[in-house]
Amino acid sequence: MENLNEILSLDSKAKTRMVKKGEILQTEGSYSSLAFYVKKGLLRSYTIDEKGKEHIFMFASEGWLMADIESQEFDQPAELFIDCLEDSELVVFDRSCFKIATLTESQLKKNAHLLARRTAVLQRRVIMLMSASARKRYNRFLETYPELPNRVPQRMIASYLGVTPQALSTIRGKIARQK
Amino acid sequence: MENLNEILSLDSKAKTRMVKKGEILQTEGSYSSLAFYVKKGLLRSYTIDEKGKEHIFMFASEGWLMADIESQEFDQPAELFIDCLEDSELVVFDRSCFKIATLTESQLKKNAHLLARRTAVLQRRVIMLMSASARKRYNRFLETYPELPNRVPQRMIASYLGVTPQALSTIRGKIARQK
DNA sequence: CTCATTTGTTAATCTAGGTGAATGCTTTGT
DNA sequence: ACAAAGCATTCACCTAGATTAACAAATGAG
Repeated sequence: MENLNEILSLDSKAKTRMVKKGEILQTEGSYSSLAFYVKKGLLRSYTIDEKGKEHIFMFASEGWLMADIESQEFDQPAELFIDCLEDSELVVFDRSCFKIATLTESQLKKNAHLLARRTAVLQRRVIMLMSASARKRYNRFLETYPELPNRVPQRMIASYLGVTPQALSTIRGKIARQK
Repeated sequence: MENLNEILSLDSKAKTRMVKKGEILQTEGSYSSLAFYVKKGLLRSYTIDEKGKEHIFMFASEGWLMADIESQEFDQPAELFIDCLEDSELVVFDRSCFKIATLTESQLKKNAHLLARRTAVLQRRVIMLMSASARKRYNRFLETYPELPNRVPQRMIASYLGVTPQALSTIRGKIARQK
């Protein structure tokens, strides 16, 4: 991951903030969109569909940046909820830090890498969702984020994978029995 | 869409090239990764899974940029095939145009906007794939890209949506009958 | 023009994963 | 310490979409 100093240089006024597990940092529909660099702890972003079901869009652990790029780029109300899965230490940026027009060259370069990396992750995720079974997506998840299963409840991993908790439980049962 | 002059300023040596329908511009595993701005015509990018099935990742019509961001950002072999669905007029860039270290400030800003827009599209796509039925995804597709159904065979729309051509045909049948 | 390939449609199965409900286990709050 | 809430697992169903196959219509190459 990019190091903290690089991130901090995006905004000299950025502040460190401690947040408790369960705290909600952004609500769908709000305009007060911020960005959060995770020094310690764990965040998630998610939507809630018309049936009230949560769909986790991404996790952010140490060294990752959590932000609702879409609403920031287009100055729209937030599409995503963001909340806190562990007591965390965050660096909080104002959305204006990511308004491209206002950035310096060096900030733009850092920003470009952050965006390119995120785009790459999403590219893979779309391909997996279209072409792989739940089981394959779960195995890929374990390879890509080996620490997360110890820190995240299974129902949230299921939500990230796009299946129900019951389906994930069944998949895990089958994998365990095959050994 | 961004206009052509802005795009051209990314690379003064960029060349216009005419390509025929069916021509393959990039093959999975190749290192000769380019980027293509579509002046006229239509491109698609896609993967082929282990069963030989195609999964369309995106379309690019007039005014859009087609590129395999992931392999470019990480200097890896291409993950995607790119080919040509109509006789097209393209502006071809070398991948080095998008190597962040080499760009000027104004180029970086254009690049950042291109990436942010792409990220936003992918964010929506992931959420739709996780939370919406094939029928809802199809309706959303029609709203978002109203011209494409006239230019793209149905089986490719099905592939983009992540369903079989038969399933899409059934969905269309039901929608038509309900009127 | 003509034969062959690609495309779209419909219908009969099959299956991965969803839904709902019951059962223990672990957290959490007071 | 105890009650209450949240969590994972299992099972009996159900359904959206995959698969296979047959056929008609459109497209295309020689």
